[in-house]
Amino acid sequence: MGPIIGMTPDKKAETPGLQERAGLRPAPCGTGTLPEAESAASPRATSLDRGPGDDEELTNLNWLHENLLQNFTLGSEAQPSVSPLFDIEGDGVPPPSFSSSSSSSSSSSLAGREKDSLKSKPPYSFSLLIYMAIEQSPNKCLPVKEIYSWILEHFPYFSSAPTGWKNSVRHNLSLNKCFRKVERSLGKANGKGSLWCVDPEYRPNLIQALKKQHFPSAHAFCTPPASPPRYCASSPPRHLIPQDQSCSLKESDIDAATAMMLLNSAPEQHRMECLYLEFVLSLNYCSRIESVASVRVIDGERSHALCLCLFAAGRAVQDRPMDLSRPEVAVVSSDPKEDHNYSASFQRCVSRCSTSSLSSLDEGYQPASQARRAGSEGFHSDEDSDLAEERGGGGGSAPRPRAKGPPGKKARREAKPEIDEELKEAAGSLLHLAGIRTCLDASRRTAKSKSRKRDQS
DNA sequence: TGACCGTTAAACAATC
DNA sequence: CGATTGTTTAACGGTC
Repeated sequence: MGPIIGMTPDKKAETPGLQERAGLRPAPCGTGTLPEAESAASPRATSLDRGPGDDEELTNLNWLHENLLQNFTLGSEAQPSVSPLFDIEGDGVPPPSFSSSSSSSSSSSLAGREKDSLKSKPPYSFSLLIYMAIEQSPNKCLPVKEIYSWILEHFPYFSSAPTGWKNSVRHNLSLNKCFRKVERSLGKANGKGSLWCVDPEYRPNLIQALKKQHFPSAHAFCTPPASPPRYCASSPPRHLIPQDQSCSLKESDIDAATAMMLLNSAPEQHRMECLYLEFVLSLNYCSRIESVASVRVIDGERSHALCLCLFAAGRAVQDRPMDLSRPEVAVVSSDPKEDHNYSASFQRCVSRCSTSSLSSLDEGYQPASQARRAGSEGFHSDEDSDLAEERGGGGGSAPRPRAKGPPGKKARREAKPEIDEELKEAAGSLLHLAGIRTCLDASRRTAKSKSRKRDQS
């Protein structure tokens, strides 16, 4: 059996066929490694127990920086060394790296969590794993072999898992309508098999699935809940975290898929906070936000997230309360209660942009019942699916080649200017509703907070 | 209870 | 020829 690119040496016989033919049936896949811990111990509860002095623990995104972001070199050709999952797979206790300025002291715990992650099955379905692998690839297209490699690299669980998972991957690729087979270019003689891409039509569904997998209450951000969710039931908004505590992603681009991964890999108590970012990322998918350059959680108990969005050059949102063209602009979410307003306003924006690609958000953030329906239809192949709008940029006739990978940024930039304006407005409204503070403001408040703390201590 | 989904296993053909 | 890839079918458990 030939070696598999990127595989660790401890890899046993990869091919089920080899074992099977040799009469070596793999041991039944134990289910004891399933990530029940994800829901077992609620880190959120832990965070709620924190005192005010632990704010920085809640707001510090060292976990993100150290655990996750290091795993993804900017761009798409990441060569992560560890799994992005340890927090999800872990014991549910926020890692010590949450401690203020403890970034250097977390290596041992990181190692422990990484060890845990090696044993835990990823909480993603195979389709999502494949999706993430493909989205991480530079060309948004991968051969099966490299999908294996990606999964192995990011989810070491599979390196020691029974070998059937590859079969499952292939099975998924073949069966799942979300994935499309693309013939390798004729010039590329070597390499067996085809390349696999994500069908852009189904991308929102995959995103939805990704979200549903870890954001079971994500719909709360689309439809006003009857009562505030428990994670936002207490504690007033707090302060902005110091600028220097943000994860250092400035001037770096995280593609949306990576960021989605990061969001879904976040510790429990940070997931809901990150939903704001998720909205922004959704915009990124279908509109003009070119990158998310920084992500910070402001308050672990409430839905306070802080992210920094970079619009494409020359696409700064204007006539907005904030200058989004400035990369240092910080976006601070508001009280979770405003989620309702936010959602409603955002939906209004979306509805106004009915002809734009932003309409994909309608699907992405539809009520859970609809979402489930969409999901139960196996990522329906509705020809009128929202992303189909991307093809013509709102009625345009320019044909978009299918099964050749998702439309790139270039294609997105060719959208109609009026749609851009609406998208900008929608994004602006979103960010405004989330509560905008300029970096200057943030720094000022941060400095105040810092000096206050110093005085107290 | 049934539909649906995800997973796993298996078999087989095609391809490298 | 063996390994890999791709397809198909079936069974099972969990969820809704």
